[in-house]
Amino acid sequence: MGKKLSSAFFLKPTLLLAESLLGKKLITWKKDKRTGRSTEVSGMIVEVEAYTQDGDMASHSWRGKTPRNRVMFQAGGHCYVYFIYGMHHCINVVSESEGTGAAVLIRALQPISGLHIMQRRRHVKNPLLLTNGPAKICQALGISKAMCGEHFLRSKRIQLRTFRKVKKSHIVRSKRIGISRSQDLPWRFSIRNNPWVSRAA
DNA sequence: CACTAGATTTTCT
DNA sequence: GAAAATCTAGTGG
Repeated sequence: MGKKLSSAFFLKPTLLLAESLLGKKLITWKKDKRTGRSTEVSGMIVEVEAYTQDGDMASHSWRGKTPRNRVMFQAGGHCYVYFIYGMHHCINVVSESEGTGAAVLIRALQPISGLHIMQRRRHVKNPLLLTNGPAKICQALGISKAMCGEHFLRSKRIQLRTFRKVKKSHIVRSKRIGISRSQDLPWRFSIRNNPWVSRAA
């Protein structure tokens, strides 16, 4: 199952939260309409990126609050989902205290449970290709904008729990992917040699 | 293996 | 009107 995290866990500085999220378990549930039974669909976080408000021109929040990014300004622990490139969703963990405007993008998971549900949703069999990218995660776990604004400790649809302890020496730091501004900040964190990472560090 | 084009629509300028 | 925190299939070596 994994233990519950504390709300204080999410309030730390964004770069620290990013590292701390490695090894945590992201969980959604799929309800079967016939039986009413709920199946857990989950994975361990193996790659993240930090986005802050101050001086980070790649962050959605860098020019202040807008209708889209308002959840980034809520208290740490909220779920920020955005839609991009006309077809993809990405999921973030909001960090720091209310009013700050920072978050951590979840970029890759190592699948734990509900693999066959992920395979059906993704139209892909190879487990290595199910959740090795931010939009793939949302497709595999059924994450949409409907979950934007939920809280990872209180939501019934999406949660974060403890899973594995990741040693500092197993964490790799590198530049963020897919951005055109503030490209040189080394704010991507991943688990060394993990086969589910979206791209080698 | 590396690289590129094309899909598609929200969001903010 | 342009850009966007991406993905996939396709090409060529």
